[in-house]
Amino acid sequence: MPELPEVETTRRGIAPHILGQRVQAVQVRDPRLRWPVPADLQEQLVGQQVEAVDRRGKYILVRFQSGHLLVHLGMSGRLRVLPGPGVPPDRHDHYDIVFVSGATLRYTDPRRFGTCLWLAGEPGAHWLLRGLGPEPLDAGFDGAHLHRSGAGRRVAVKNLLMNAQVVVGVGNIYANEALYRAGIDPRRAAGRIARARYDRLADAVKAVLAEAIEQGGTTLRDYYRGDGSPGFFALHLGVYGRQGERCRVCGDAVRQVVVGQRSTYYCPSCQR
DNA sequence: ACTGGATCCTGACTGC
DNA sequence: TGCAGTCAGGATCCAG
Repeated sequence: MPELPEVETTRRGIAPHILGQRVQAVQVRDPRLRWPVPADLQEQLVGQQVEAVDRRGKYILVRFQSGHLLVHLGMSGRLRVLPGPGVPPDRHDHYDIVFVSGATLRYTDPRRFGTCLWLAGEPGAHWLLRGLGPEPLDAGFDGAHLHRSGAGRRVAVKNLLMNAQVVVGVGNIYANEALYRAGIDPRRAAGRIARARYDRLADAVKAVLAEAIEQGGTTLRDYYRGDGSPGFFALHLGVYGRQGERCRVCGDAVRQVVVGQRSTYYCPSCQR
């Protein structure tokens, strides 16, 4: 569910409320996520202050003196700060981190595809973070990088974009949107795209992600910001979920196909 | 080394 | 109204 803009919006939403706060208690009601929530999480966190709230791809990293809390929202995860303790948990509210001030960081995840792990030491060395590609909004991500990554490969360019080893944070929605803006057919083999077109694609990825962050992410069903408000980028979507509707550029009907087992949307006239 | 498919789990929606 | 089937924003693992 949440892609980079939704994770970044979440990070920005919670950071001011937990920065500098000291952990009083950790309550894990259901440790069953993608990997079990560590049984000793409370021991690790109690008494420590939040030093930073960072993001790497779709991972949120909460920095403490002795390590990092690594959080991934999976498909249906949500992280928010409750103003005080004692708010009764709902069915899928799997864990709380309660601060001395009373503020409570609460994780909710109906589908339980999310992650909550404790990382002692250098986070970049962790197996989940090692090998990740560049951040799409950093200078290290550009057309040359995409062109290199796709060289000689037959995989559809949309799957290349969604491969976290190539570039992080781009999921199904924004892969569709970036390819639409760049005028590239999502099914086209990654190795058969010219460098100039990859330049355009890299620019489109940066633009679509930056705009989505400005709009607070895309709310389709169950994604909401830390304060409960929806993101408004759905209003700007060019093709995602618009099958049968008119392309805003040429008026042709948007088509839906399956690429890499994921719903894929494109304009047959604008994208080649 | 690449690639596509199966898989984890629950909820919302669709069609009969 | 009920029920079965389908689909979903992610990412790992495995077989070919």
